[in-house]
Amino acid sequence: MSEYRIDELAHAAGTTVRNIRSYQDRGLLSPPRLQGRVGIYDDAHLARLRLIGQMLDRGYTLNNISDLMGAWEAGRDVSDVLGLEQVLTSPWSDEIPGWATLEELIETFGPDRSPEDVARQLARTIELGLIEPEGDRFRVPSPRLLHVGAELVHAGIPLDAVLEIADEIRRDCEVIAGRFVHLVNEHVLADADLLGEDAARVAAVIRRMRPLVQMVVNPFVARGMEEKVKAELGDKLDLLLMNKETSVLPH
DNA sequence: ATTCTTACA
DNA sequence: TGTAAGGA
Repeated sequence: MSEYRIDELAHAAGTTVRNIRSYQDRGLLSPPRLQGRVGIYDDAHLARLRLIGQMLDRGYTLNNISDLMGAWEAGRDVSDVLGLEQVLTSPWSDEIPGWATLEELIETFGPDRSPEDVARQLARTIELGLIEPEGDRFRVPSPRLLHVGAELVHAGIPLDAVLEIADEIRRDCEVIAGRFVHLVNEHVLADADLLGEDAARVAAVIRRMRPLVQMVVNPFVARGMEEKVKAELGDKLDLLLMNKETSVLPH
């Protein structure tokens, strides 16, 4: 079956007629095709309703869902939306909206370092492109990235190690990005007429690249973390994680 | 009999 | 989110 009246759709999606109309009002669900005065829905509507239901079950509010769907449909990077939320709600966003003073950097990444260490690590951070000196301040191209570094340092990881791994990860990611670009270049761009009708199609593929890459990478990172943690730390950490899970679950 | 809109709780 | 009224 591919066509539904509103009550049939509601039943199939496990929601109510009232909610379907409500989602429609919020722009979460596209309007039905009209046949006379009654709305005719299809499987696309059903799929979206199921998605909405799943997200609601996972604790998203209708506003959350609205934001995410908006970002997705704008072809934007969904993780940017999530990341923005993190940055906005993290203590850092108030203090560093893209600029940092030397004092702030020292305070955040270890006030107790020797001047030599500070100078060396500062140079390294600049070399990595994490900060850019500009006048007597530093521009921070990605506050999120810097914030992650700060968290690692606060977790007890030496700044030198954090900087080194940042460089390694950057290179790893460039490899991954390179693979995808190569893929597109070979299969999409190869015989495309860039000035003709193909242009829009190619542009669409390229716009989807970033979110797609992240969608692919994320599960692999999650799986890799599990495997590597086991391999490197053994069952010591297993016990710890089990205890954590049981104490965190009831939320 | 069902759907739709509007409004209220 | 449920319910009700009024109209198509």
